[in-house]
Amino acid sequence: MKEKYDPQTIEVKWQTFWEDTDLFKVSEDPSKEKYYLLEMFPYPSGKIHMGHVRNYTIGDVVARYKRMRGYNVLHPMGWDAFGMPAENAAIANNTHPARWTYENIDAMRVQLKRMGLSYDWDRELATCRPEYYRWEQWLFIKMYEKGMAYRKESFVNWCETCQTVLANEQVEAGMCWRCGKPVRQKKLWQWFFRITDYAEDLLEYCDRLPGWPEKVTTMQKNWIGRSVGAEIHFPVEGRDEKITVFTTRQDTVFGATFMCLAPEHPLTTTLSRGTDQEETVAAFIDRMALSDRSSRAVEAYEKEGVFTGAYCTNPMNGRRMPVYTANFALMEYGTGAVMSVPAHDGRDFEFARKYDLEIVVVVQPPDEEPDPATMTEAYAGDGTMVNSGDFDGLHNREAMEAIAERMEMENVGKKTVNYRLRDWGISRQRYWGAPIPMVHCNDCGIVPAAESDLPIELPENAELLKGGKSPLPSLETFIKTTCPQCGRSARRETDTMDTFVESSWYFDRYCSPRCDTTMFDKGAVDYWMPVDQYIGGVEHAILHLLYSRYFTRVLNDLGLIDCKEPFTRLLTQGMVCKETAACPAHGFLFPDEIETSGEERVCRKCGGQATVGRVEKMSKSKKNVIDPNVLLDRYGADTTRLFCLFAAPPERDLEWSEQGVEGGHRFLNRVWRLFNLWEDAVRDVAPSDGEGLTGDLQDLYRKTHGTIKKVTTDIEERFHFNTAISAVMELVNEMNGVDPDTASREAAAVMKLAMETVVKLLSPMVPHFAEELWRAAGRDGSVLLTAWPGYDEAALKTDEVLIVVQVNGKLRGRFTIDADADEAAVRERALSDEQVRKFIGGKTIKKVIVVKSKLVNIVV
RNA sequence: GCCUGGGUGGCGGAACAGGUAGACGCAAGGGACUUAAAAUCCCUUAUGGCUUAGUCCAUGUACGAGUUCGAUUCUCGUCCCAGGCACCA
Repeated sequence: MKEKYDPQTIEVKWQTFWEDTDLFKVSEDPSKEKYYLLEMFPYPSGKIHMGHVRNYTIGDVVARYKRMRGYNVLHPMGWDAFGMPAENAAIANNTHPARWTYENIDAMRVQLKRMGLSYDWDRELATCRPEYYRWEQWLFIKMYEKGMAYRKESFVNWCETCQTVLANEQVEAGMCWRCGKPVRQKKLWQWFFRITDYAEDLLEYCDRLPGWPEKVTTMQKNWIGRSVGAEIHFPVEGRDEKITVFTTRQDTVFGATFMCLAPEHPLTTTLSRGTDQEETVAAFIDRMALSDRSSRAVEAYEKEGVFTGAYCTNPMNGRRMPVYTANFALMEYGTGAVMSVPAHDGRDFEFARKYDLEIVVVVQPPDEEPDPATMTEAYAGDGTMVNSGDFDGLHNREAMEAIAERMEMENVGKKTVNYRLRDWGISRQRYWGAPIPMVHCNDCGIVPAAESDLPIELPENAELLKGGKSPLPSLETFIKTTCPQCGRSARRETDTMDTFVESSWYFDRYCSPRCDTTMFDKGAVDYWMPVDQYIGGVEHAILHLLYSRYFTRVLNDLGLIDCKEPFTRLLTQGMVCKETAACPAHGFLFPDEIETSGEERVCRKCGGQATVGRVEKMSKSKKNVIDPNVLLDRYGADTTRLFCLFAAPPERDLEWSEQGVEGGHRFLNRVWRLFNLWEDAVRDVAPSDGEGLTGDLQDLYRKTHGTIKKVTTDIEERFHFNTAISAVMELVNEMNGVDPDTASREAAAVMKLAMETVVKLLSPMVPHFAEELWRAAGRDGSVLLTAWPGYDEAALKTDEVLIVVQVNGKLRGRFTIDADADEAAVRERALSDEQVRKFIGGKTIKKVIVVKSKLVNIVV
């Protein structure tokens, strides 16, 4: 082997070797147990960032490890290639989204290959290719036929800047998740997927995903937001109409004194028409539509509303209730109408006080009698029913049932379950997405495109418009078509699909990515699915993961796949963070814009003092980024990988440290030198089997087996690569204590075993390095094709064990003793310890606790 | 406000199932090698104390209680940090 560790040469060498020998190519093999390992595929932005590096390194370690354990490992990679950034970049740079995207993919593929990741590149896919989205369109039609996809006119989040609708999930605190501008409400015809049909099932299975972090399933549960209550119908006075509300507190129905409708509620306008409130209400509705969600979501937002001029009747006690429209009533939740019970709901109370509305107490707290005239806040707790007719005297929890039953009997309401989850709006008024395969015909209405016409290709000749508005509606060659039903001329749908649709089934497609006769080959998908281990960032805890679970159910219902949950185990890795730095004149600074001298940081641009800010997620805007390319050039892929694994356990945030990288690099160099030193001595020696070893060599032999055990369980059970690596470091430190110049043949045999062990244990983490050292240890072929080492439990046993002695729980002494010494002997020895006797003094011994092979605690 | 995590040396982090707190690495200090530097190797490094500088003593895992022979680990309360949801009827 070369004297000096030179990552650049060996990394290229082994990457070429792997590629030339098709080492990572896999196919279905019923004789082997499969393992499907998947990392979330990237958006092809043009460059990989440290988040990708970390994500894919973690995945690669698991993939390589499982392969050495004998599994048939599927480990694919592809591109989440549709989406707005491509359009924005295309407009800015006067290019085409397709060109921009494919160029980025090519650049990023090179980068990923430099990382030495064990992908089966033959399965690579890009979601923007017609061969891919063709099947998505096919599925859309199937869903449409089954009523799982439908069109409705609804209020949507509209971003003026991006000229498009946004899913609720893409609105963050009232702002567009992409551009950060306020989102307003607009009424449009939209395509939806009926995910709410699966709300209960998705929720229920949250508790049947033991391989998922609880944090994620909890977030999904909250997002689905199941609540149990009742639907109650309130007849409108003087009209043949009913206002239906959803409430979780039907026990308080006798205390409902007024009604609140969402401004968008259809009855808000209808009821006010012809009353003297008509204009006031219309003005209020207008104002609410204009006010963006951000101000409506602000904390302590002032509750306001106006009287609609209409009244409704409380079906339980006949009370005449004024109907208001109020800003806090949300059209998207429940029925868009709230029965207001000011005595027992904080919001209703606030509203009632403001507009001087009646307050009636119907649930009495255990030890006070609230007076509606003087009470200062609503009472939301439990108590005894009052002012509630026949139900007076009951506990309110009992009344909940009883009232629901009575309402059902009298046909004025019923028990029901409501979900916060709403149907998934997938329409996007954007160009760079998969076209929705529907046709608008003047005679037949809206009909699906003929299957033989698929894919409905996104026209590549479209001219992008400034501002991001879709060119499709004005592109005659695209919209002009014939109706698949009547054959007359018709128009194509111009909405494209949300990119989350593509990412909801790409993992299925990887099983048979080139299949051109069906969405996926049944045999392949049944062999590989579900994904055994999925790895990605927490930022997708709700959206992507919930949609993927939903899609899997749809595909299951359509008989296309057998599994119901797509991801058996999920690992959400933490973010990659770094300290920020800024200078008063230039704001945030990139790491290479800072000169470091001792504790001082100086801005290179102006020479001014730079201040170091808090550690935050790496982001371009904060400029606290490290370009993976620089690391690959300077240290190579193995060091980069090693640091990502060593600095923190995967689920935790990783703080970037230049010195930490150096440390990793130093470790690899140390191992390299060690192998160099021993290369000749171990060449013709067989690895030791431990027979007849004593002293230091026996210790090293034992340490070797102990390290195998430690690394295996750390990877297998917890993916704690940081502790796995530190265990190998300990072994290497111990190996460094053996002097090759005076070493016996026996010592060489023990060293040979240790060396081979180190190489194997490190091979999933630093694969190029390991391949090279495998040769240095006198072996042929690829270390990746060897079996993961086993350990001998018997070899871990020691003749003597260390016993610590405590007096009253405090450490006072220690001694080593024969491992199989009996309890009496251990106790004897502990009590005779000089230091221990000092602390016992003249006191009487109350109790002695002996923990085998560990400790003695003497209580006085 | 509600729901999840999480608070351990100068720093990243260890401690598997209640049993030696601080593995491993970084940084720092000291030394060796060198004409010198880099690289490398060795030693020290939680805090405080000392009539016995030790196989010493006290304190110490955010804070306060509790369970236990023994708590970083279990229970309750408080504070702080991060993430998610947020007028959800």
